[in-house]
Amino acid sequence: MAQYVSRLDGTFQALTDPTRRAVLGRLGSGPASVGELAAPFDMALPSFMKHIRYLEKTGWIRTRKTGRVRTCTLEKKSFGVIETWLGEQRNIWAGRTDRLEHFVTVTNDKETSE
Amino acid sequence: MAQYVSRLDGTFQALTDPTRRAVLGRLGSGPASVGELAAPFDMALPSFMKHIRYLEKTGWIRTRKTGRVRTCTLEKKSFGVIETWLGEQRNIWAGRTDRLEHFVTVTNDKETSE
DNA sequence: TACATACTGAGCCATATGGCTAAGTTACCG
DNA sequence: CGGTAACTTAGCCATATGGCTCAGTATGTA
Repeated sequence: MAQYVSRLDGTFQALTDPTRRAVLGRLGSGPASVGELAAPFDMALPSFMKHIRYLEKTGWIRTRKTGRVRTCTLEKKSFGVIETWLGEQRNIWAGRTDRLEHFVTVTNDKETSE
Repeated sequence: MAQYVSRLDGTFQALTDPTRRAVLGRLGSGPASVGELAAPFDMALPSFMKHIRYLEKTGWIRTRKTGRVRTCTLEKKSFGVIETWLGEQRNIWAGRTDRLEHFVTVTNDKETSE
């Protein structure tokens, strides 16, 4: 399966989980450590860390370890990836089907903004 | 696990699959039958139908069977769900944690569905 | 040095996802 | 009535996801 996975797959997949969406929400008001982010959740640390790693892997956050504390920062440009996709859909509705082939051929990766 | 699943979970989950995104793209230019939608994909019908059912379950499309043909229609309002979420995130960045109040700009595009 | 803090790694488990085939069912056509 | 077309149902299968525990490792603190 999955020989090639579009950027969009992971970008959306990251948003399917309420824990991860909540983390993004929290990070919207500024960077935080893993411990701070995990505090509100009734979840074991290793489980929570999987979400952090997933958000990092899919480009939604950046993390950096200083001492024993890992600090997470929101990558706002990921929101742009979604907005681009939304815009393309609306273009189709508007009759500008110039990009339709990309959707049909499954590989829509050109939204890799920046 | 998952005793209560947010609407957003499914809304985003539907978009994680390239086949489903392609179907939404195609439906953006008008309703189509399952057969028409399935044609571009090298996939068995039952597999494809799962995607259709999933899109229906998560509110992205509506379907109706007439004779032996099932016709699918895009539910454009689902895009609004995502835009609302995006708007909420941006509000957080801006320091306004009052949710939902700031309904996003693009609402004037979604006339055709309900 | 001893101990606590903050992750991290390994591995287990149940369920979900996304594909398949084989065998229906239900129209429509001649 | 017989056959074909357009789904549909019912399984099976491999991998992914999202949780857990238990046992590290690396830092900061007294």
